[in-house]
Amino acid sequence: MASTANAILRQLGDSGRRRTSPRREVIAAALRRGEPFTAQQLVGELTGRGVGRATVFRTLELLVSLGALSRIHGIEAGVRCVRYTPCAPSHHHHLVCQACGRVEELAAKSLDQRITATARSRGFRPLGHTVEIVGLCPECRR
Amino acid sequence: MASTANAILRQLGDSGRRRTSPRREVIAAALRRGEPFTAQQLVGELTGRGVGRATVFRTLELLVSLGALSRIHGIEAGVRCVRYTPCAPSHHHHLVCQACGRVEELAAKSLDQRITATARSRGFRPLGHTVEIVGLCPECRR
DNA sequence: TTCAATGCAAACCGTTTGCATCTGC
DNA sequence: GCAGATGCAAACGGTTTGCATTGAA
Repeated sequence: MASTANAILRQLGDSGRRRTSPRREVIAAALRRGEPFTAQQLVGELTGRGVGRATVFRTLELLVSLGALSRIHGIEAGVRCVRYTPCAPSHHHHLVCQACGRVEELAAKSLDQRITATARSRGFRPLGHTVEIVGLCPECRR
Repeated sequence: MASTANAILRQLGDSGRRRTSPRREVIAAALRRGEPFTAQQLVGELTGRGVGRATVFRTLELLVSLGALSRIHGIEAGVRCVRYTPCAPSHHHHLVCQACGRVEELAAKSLDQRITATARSRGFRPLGHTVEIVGLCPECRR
């Protein structure tokens, strides 16, 4: 469940950041992609529109820190292992297909409960968590 | 699950590769470490012993292709990294303290089972997974 | 008016490659 | 003897940083 561009822009303002046009470009481009994307896919798309490489990286990091995007660490044929996907701030579970790169979001209350319970049993106060499952999706299993 | 140096050397010979002394060094250094290590930890250790950087990387890749090592794609304190481990990819989950940055490793069989079961129920064939719990460690809670 | 944010380019860092030399088989 | 393996250094590719400039508030 991804936020809208407006919601993210509002969040930017609320946290004292500026709503600049390069940031609007990055946010729009990120939301426009349904699937997980790499930083340089956005760089490739946005340098043509006058947005600098560094700005893309800086904005992506900002959006991750705001919870508007999630970083996905995956294994692909090459050594590529970081991608980004728009997703709701509190929803951080992903099923990543190793073959086609598709990412499915996953909600599992019982899993959440077990995770927080496990953290507590080790004396930690859990504040958030990420679960990333890498495997083969139904289509790629064959 | 980890092979011995001799078994790996035998495998090398069996697959038509040469049992050179740099390779012995890499194998020994890899097995000497109990936990997952990065390529450049080995580079750092072995360049002092006359083994070239490239050789370390080439040998690590060779060992992965032989199945003697596994590559682990993970996140350490927010920085992505590739590590190697002599055994099958271990389910090393992390408890990360938001305040002091400390990372504690965590093994939880029941959690693993729950995760693979969840993936299967969605039609995925799970191959590996990562759990990262961010929170406050016992000391920083106070 | 001010300073956060930007674009540019150079730096960075882990990894890979080209190549002349070396060495196990 | 001869491919296969090595060490070196330079190349690589994605990401980060330094810095002067721009523009949102």
